Amino acid sequence: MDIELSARSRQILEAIVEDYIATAEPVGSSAVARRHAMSLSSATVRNVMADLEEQGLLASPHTSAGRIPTEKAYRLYVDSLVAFRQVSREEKREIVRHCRRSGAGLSGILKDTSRTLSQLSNYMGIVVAPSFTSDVFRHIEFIRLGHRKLLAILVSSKGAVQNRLIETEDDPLPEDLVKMGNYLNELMQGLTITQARERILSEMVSEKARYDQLMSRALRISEQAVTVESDEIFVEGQARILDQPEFSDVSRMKEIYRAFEQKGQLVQLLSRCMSADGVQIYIGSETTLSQTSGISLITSRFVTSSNTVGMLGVIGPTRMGYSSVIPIVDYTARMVSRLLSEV
Amino acid sequence: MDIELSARSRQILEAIVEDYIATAEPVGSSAVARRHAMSLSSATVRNVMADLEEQGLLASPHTSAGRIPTEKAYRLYVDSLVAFRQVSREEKREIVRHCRRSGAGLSGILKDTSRTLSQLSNYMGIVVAPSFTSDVFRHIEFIRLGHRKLLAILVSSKGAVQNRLIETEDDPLPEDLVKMGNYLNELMQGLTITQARERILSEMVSEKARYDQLMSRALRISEQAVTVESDEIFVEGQARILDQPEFSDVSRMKEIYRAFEQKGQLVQLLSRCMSADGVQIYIGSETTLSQTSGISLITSRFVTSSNTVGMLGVIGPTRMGYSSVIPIVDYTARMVSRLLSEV
DNA sequence: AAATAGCACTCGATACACATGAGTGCTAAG
DNA sequence: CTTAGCACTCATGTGTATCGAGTGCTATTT
Repeated sequence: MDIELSARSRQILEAIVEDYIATAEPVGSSAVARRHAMSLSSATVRNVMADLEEQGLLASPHTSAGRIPTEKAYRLYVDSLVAFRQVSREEKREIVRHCRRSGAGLSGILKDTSRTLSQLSNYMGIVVAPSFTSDVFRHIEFIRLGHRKLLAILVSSKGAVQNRLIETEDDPLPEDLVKMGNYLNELMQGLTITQARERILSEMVSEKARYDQLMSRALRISEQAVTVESDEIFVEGQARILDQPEFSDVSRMKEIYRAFEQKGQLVQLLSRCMSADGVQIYIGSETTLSQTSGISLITSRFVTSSNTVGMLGVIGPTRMGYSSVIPIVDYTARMVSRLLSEV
Repeated sequence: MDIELSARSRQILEAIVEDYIATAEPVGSSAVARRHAMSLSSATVRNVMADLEEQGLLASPHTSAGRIPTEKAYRLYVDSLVAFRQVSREEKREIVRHCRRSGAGLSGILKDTSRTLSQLSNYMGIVVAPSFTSDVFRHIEFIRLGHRKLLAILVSSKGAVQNRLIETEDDPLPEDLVKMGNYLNELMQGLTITQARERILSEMVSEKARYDQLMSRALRISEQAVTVESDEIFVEGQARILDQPEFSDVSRMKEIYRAFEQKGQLVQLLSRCMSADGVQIYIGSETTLSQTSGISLITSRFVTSSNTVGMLGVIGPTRMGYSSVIPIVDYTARMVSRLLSEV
């Protein structure tokens, strides 16, 4: 691409981006010259701006308005920003404070985290729980609920719990339930949920299972139990984005809320972020959430003691306070990782 | 109150309410005369409307606009509507279809229900899970997670599961955990969670507990476990209310989303509805959700096999299609009750 | 006495003209 | 290469005129 920009152009672009982030209004040449007083006349700035527009970094809503940054400009801005990340003292304290306070299990911690993110950033906070399937199996237990109905409870070593209603062909005896539980606990000890599932499947076709009634039944039942549902997602602060002036347009907002309505989309979007380490930034159409939405996403992974991976981040308008949000997300991810690895 | 209305006035009021519900625009005298062609001139209707306004049933946004119903008018309208409730064939089929499909435990059913409500009504669907505390205790189980950290799993006879992280003073031996579990299961068999809690508290001060180390420890730990958190709430279709023209005003919407942000308010509001049987209707300020919001709420209780009570309903604008939503809520509540009593 | 027709009046909504000013692009001079 | 100057553009705001839906009141009809 055409990344060759003079230092001056770069500086001016940065000034425009920051101005626009701060005010949400098109910035004009004179504003740049004045505010960012680098001893240049507005005319000069104008020339530079024309160049930048040429290169697709700026756009003008109409002839006699200032310019606004394009996604490309944000991208450039963010990339050049990566160098200096830091979180303010108070923010650190705030994050730590929130982390310390929350004690209600894994779900509780993550829910609190999404709230913290929202509060600190003033945008929407989002947390995706570490995929249960890569958790290490800890315990399985069956409880009889009624005629041919069992409740299977599956606990991971991190304390995540999944429960599942299972219909059986017949009613197992209570002592058989215990035996089955013992057998399965033995079988899956030390494996991840995914591995456990594979183990069960392979065991089902083994010689032994053919002849042991109880065992084969246990396997059949547990196979349902370890088939885990979709990930948990915590979203907090949806109302905050209403404060952003660019969403004062009603139709725009509708679009966004619609997009979030089915969390499925979010999951898809976020699973992409899982793969890479460090803070990831998706700007505007890069999110594939909605073409016209003008939404950006800043995420980071966090890890747990058992090396499973979750995702947390902030969703806001393209015109987002990147310089403050990026370090917040970064720091929060680290804190959550540390907190979870203690458990 | 001044409920003395001639049959004609009542008819006209009804026409106005229905017109307004359909169009969301102030209705004028001639519109009523024409549409609801009861062989009256617009002038006559005007006189009646003036009377109705006198009585606080109508209001005019400004001099030369039509009239819109006040909350009082809606109230009257709804009360007189109670007589004829019925659900259309397709809706019934739809509701039943949704109920049948959802199989993923209690939470799953309720979540699906809230979605169904939203889809059928085109407003916001909401379901409050039956309070766990009045459920019958079924099983308690402890799992060691790490140093001085236990996970307590509490299962009700209906299959609702609560899990709680507990910090202990020391690390109990595995076999002690089992013993403690057995003891507590015995102790709380057949009680509701609330009763179980009381039992534990009373047992803690008993003579025996003083001398049995293990037992007293079990009681102390379980006391934390049975202290249950707030109810589960399922809200679906938040974006739908954006379609309502009265919320095209941005500031209005903000207010509403803010109000919903902390579900606490909702809980409070909804717990009121638990007490009475049948469909409950709260119009506008009767909801106490927000003075200016113009929000109405239609709810009904549902019951489970163990006689615990949950709540489901629809939230929409005051200008809501009461005549169709009321039967939907009613029927859905019945269906869910039936579905849950099967379990 | 109740219902209706007629009519003046109100007031939001719509449209148009005009002024304003921020901001631009271009050109020519420093 | 920078800058001053200037004509031009165009969104925004304001004032004014018009329109029409809808009302309230009064006189008339049934």
